[in-house]
Amino acid sequence: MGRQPCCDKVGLKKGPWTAEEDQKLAGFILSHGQCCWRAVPKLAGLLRCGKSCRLRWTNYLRPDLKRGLLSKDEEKIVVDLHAQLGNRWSKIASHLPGRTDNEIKNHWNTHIKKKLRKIGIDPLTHKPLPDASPRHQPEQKLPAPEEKLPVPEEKTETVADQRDEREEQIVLTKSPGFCTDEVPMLCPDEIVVPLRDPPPPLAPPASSSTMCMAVSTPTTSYCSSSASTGCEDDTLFPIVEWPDTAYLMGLDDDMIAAASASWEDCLVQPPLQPFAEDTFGAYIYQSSSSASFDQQEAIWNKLELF
DNA sequence: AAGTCCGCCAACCGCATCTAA
DNA sequence: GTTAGATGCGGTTGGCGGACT
Repeated sequence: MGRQPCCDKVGLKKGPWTAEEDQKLAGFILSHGQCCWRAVPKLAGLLRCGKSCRLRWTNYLRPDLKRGLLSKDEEKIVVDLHAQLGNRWSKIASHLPGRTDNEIKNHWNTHIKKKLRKIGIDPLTHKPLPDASPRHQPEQKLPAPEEKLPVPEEKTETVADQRDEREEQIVLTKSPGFCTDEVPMLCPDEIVVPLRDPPPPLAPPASSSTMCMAVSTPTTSYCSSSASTGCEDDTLFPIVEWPDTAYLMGLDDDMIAAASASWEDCLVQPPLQPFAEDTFGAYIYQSSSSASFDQQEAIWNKLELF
């Protein structure tokens, strides 16, 4: 009926890859390209299943992978996209060339979640934590909201249920991007060069026309190669789209209008110029835009301590 | 110096979706 | 239309190394 089994599971090797296996796999993929993964281990002379080979290539051997920790700009993009997409790591990774979903997922779980909690932001809902007390929270081993505690229905709906409806809009307003496994093989010298003078952002969707704050991050490299990614143009996506996030935060129109006004009037200004100095600057600002002035000030004070 | 704890990350597992037969 | 394997994705885990006692 269906296809033939992808591989004989008996006798297949598991666990860490050896340098020899890496060499075989990389050599095969580089000379033959990515074909059907079930055939790769056999053709490359590996005692691994195709799934394992795909993962190894995708997460470690791909020549266009970046190494090292995520930059501040990349962290900021991850946080912003996570607020809109939730745990859709592959979607998030598609906006960060050279980064894998696994890498971003690990970085989120080990670094970003802690940072957000430290400054009193719930990493699940991207809203201020109830009784957020950044001076005490890092020491308390509180269960992660998304891990131990039952998530209130309202919160779940905010991020998870609305994301499907809004995802199309997000895609339209962000870089066309690509998924990690859709990445065509590139030589290192073909990797995108960071843009320094970004063009104006795309127009926001009709539903979020109240205000659009597009913040460019000149030090971040973006998907800009239409030849290799299928992008139609070289447009940078706006990192912070205030209205979209406001909707996701569950704000109604009046609140959004009020917050829009406070955006301009607020004395606690986001660090628009030196964004690279603090990844969470814009994020904190947008997250606190529905809060009172005192709350906003408190959050910025926390940020300074952070 | 030895033992323990803890954080990080590569890799596995299992589910969902896609697609060939 | 149905079935079952392939593929993609997100959650989880185990091992390693550094920090701490």
